[in-house]
Amino acid sequence: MERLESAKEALSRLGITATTPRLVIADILFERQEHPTAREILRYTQERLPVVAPATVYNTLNLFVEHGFIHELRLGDEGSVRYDINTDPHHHLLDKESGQVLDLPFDSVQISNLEELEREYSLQRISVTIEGKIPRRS
Amino acid sequence: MERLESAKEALSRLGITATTPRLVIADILFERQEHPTAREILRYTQERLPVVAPATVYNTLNLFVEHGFIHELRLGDEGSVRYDINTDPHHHLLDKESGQVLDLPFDSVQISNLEELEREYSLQRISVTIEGKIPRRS
DNA sequence: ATTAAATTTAGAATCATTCTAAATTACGTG
DNA sequence: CACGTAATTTAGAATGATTCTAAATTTAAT
Repeated sequence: MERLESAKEALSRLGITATTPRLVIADILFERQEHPTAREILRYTQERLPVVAPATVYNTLNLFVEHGFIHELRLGDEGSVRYDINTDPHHHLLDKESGQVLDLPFDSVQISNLEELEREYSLQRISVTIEGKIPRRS
Repeated sequence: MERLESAKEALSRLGITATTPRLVIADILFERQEHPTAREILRYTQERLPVVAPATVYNTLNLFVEHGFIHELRLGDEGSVRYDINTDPHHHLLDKESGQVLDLPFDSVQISNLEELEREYSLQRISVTIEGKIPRRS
């Protein structure tokens, strides 16, 4: 069980100065566990911060990615970049119909038979995207 | 061993009228087994067809995708759409350094442990993207 | 050959994102 | 607490890939 970090702690851990827009954006990322797109994050930020420049949001997201605070994610044949606050190795389940994305624990998918591939290529990262139907929460 | 289809045969199989740009583009797709981006296909087409409108190339690629002749592909955190003439189920090995993409036979990667996921979600498609180093051909 | 429908074309439009330069804010120092 | 400097944010222009539009061209059926 991991302790929930606050936006302020996260920024200080990254060693970047805590400004109002950055705190708001970090907070949104913690709050929304839904792999939001840049566009959505821009919208959420504008709701909380009536005057914020789109450039600030895009710059901040890029900054967060550079510091490894979040990951860029592109799934299936979707055009848009999504951001994932979960930077541990894991996989994704995508419901194309609803657009919902679920994290799958790394170990929920077992990949075997990689020995032969490993002999030919030095493997750096494996990501599995599963498309499926995510049932409505009861 | 599968018989190699010609561009003309492919178009007739799809039931779409064979025009000059379409034949050229289909031919390029067969020739280049390298998962080219739309941009690259546009460039290759312009090399062979001095006057072709970008819109024609984009429209044609979309048409081909709609007819299932090629697949749209987005890998890793790359921004661009790539097109894949191989529509059989398979996976991808991406060399981020060189930008090269290799098809991996579906069976070269064994995925187990899906029973539990299958119980919760109806799984429709699984795609594995492996990042690794593709050595230079000797 | 004629004609109607489909396709292609040039160029404008769109849209997300990045760039630019100026204005504002953060923060260490006196 | 005020100052000065560096970092950050801002508005608005620029970019670049893709789509749209309406006119021109090509295809294919008669």
